[in-house]
Amino acid sequence: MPTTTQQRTTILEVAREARASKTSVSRYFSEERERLSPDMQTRIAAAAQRLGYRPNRMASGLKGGRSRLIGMLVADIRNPFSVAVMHGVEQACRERGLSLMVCNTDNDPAQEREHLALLASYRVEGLVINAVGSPDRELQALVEQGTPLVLLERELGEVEAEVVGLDNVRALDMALNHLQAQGYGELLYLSEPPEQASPRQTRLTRFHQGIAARGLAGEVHCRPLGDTEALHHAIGDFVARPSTVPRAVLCANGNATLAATRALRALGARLGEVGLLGIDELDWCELVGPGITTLAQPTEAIGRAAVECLMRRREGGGERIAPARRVHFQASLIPRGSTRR
Amino acid sequence: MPTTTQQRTTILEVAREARASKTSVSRYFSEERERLSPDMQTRIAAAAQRLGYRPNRMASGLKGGRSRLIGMLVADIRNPFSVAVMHGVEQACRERGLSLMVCNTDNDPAQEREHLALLASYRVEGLVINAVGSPDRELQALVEQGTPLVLLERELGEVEAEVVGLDNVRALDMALNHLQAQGYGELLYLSEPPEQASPRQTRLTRFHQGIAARGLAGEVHCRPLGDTEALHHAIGDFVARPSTVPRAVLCANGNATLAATRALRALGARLGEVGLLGIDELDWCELVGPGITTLAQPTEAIGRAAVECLMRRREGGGERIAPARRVHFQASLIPRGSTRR
DNA sequence: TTGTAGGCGTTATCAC
DNA sequence: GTGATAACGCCTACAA
Repeated sequence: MPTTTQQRTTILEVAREARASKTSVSRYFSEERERLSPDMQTRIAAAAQRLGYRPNRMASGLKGGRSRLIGMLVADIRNPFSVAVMHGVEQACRERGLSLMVCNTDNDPAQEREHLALLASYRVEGLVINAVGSPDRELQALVEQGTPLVLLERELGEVEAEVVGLDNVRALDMALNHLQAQGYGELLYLSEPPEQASPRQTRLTRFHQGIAARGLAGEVHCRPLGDTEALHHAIGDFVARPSTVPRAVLCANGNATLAATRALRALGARLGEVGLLGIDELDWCELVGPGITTLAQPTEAIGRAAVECLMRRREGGGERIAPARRVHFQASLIPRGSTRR
Repeated sequence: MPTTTQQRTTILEVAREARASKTSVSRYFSEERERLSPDMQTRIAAAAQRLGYRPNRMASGLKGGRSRLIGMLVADIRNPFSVAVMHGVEQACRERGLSLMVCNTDNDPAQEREHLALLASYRVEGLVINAVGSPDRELQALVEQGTPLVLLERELGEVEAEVVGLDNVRALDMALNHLQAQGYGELLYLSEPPEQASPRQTRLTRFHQGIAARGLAGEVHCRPLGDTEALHHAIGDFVARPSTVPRAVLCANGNATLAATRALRALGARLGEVGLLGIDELDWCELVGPGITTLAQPTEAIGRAAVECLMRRREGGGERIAPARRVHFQASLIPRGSTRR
């Protein structure tokens, strides 16, 4: 049995079939379709249909033509928040006829650099980046090459790029206001190590400012969540310590909420009695105990906004470099039993 | 200020800088590096380094050279199970120097067809498919074009492709054995509509066979999970009906488990008293009530296996078409309080 | 071991 | 409106 390696049809074959030139066929599949005579259009449409023609994106990406490709760098694909944002990015891309190429860095700066180079080698037309480290050099190279960039949440050094994300300052204020209103007076703030990651920094700083301004007592645990021993220890101490003031744990993101919930469960703490509030809404928050109070981020909107920034950049691009901007979204509080005493 | 649209360096510039030919540079970046003299290698390495050269994947994907691109079609990116498998696929790709392009179809057959054509237009070297509908025609076209295909879980009509997934028959047997051993005698099987989706079919069929063989009473609710009213009604009826035999709900996948947990909570049912067992392990299953018993799938392994199949196909490809095969993985039971009375 | 020449499928330029 | 023709950056016979 012979190999049926049926070659993919090319623009040339369509041209022949439609008694037209390559140019016309190319035009038909580009923005310039209108410039063709109705008759020509029908012929090409029919021929393409018959032959099942599809432009080869690799080829069009080569010659000045656009690759129609957007790249996205995700720090942790298993984080539901990242996926939700990605979903928004994806939809916005689809609506614009763009394809999305997603790379997961698994929180590894080395992989991040590698992926960045990779995406560049595919000549993506824009890049949405949820960074782990600080690949300033690589990003700067991309910017100079003319690739529009959008950073999710964390802003990076000198890089000329838009930043889209949550209004972390107000988010933290909302959280603290709610906890205070519910009568919690001693707080434990739980976060992964902030290092350079700017949103974690912002949230942490605001936590400190916020408790000071409100006269609340507070402490902080900023260790890798993987170190469950340290975590259980910290939470255990916090909960067991004698005090007359109700206590609550404030989690900086979804992962922290998961870790805290596990720890509290292991300790046999009753949610609400020990308060619990997490940033990021998750499927299961309503199902655990009396429900976990969360601060939901408008994930889809964030994703869409990222693509919008990209496109705006591309339009205006070339001539003058627009100033880097910031787009901030507001969180919304979902009160549940974990902050009801 | 002039636009700094610094052109990306090409193979030609590297060649000049290294006093070599394009061919040699090309060889350096391909499998044939060893054929170059040590001196030549050093010169090229240095030049490439200096100029920050990276081969343009678009260009190399054009001429017979490989695109180094693997495509993946995901039915629902927000399903943690899909993401976990994707993570395995991703790792396997990385280890082989392949890039992964992921497309989410949002459970829409139309988008599925669209994305398939898209991936084809990028000349992917292999495709991992988690199908929603039955895009037989599109897939057949890809196969004939020589693209290796791997289907996740569901097998599709006549298409010549490997299938990787869970051993659903044994998984259901494990579930039923466990439920019976724990003393549950009446079961409600909860699934999304099976239609053509073969794993759902398989699981449903085995459920019917299994309860018959074991002398258990059973019924089935196969409606879209979005219809919460119907769902609550069904579960409410099931739970409230007078009977002397303990009852349990068996969920066909993670989404069903989520929906069932919500419904049971709304009904005020106590987990364990009403049994609950779900296929697919999720972050939160250990946290709800006494914990939800699950059947975990080896997701990473499934993803990796998919890529392995792809590669095997590509190696042996061309000459003779290997027979389509099936790779089955075993689930593992994680017993928790939801099936303890 | 190294280089030359042609072609991959498309788009851009410039004629007609 | 339409169509030759030259790039685009790389790979691959074929030569040397």
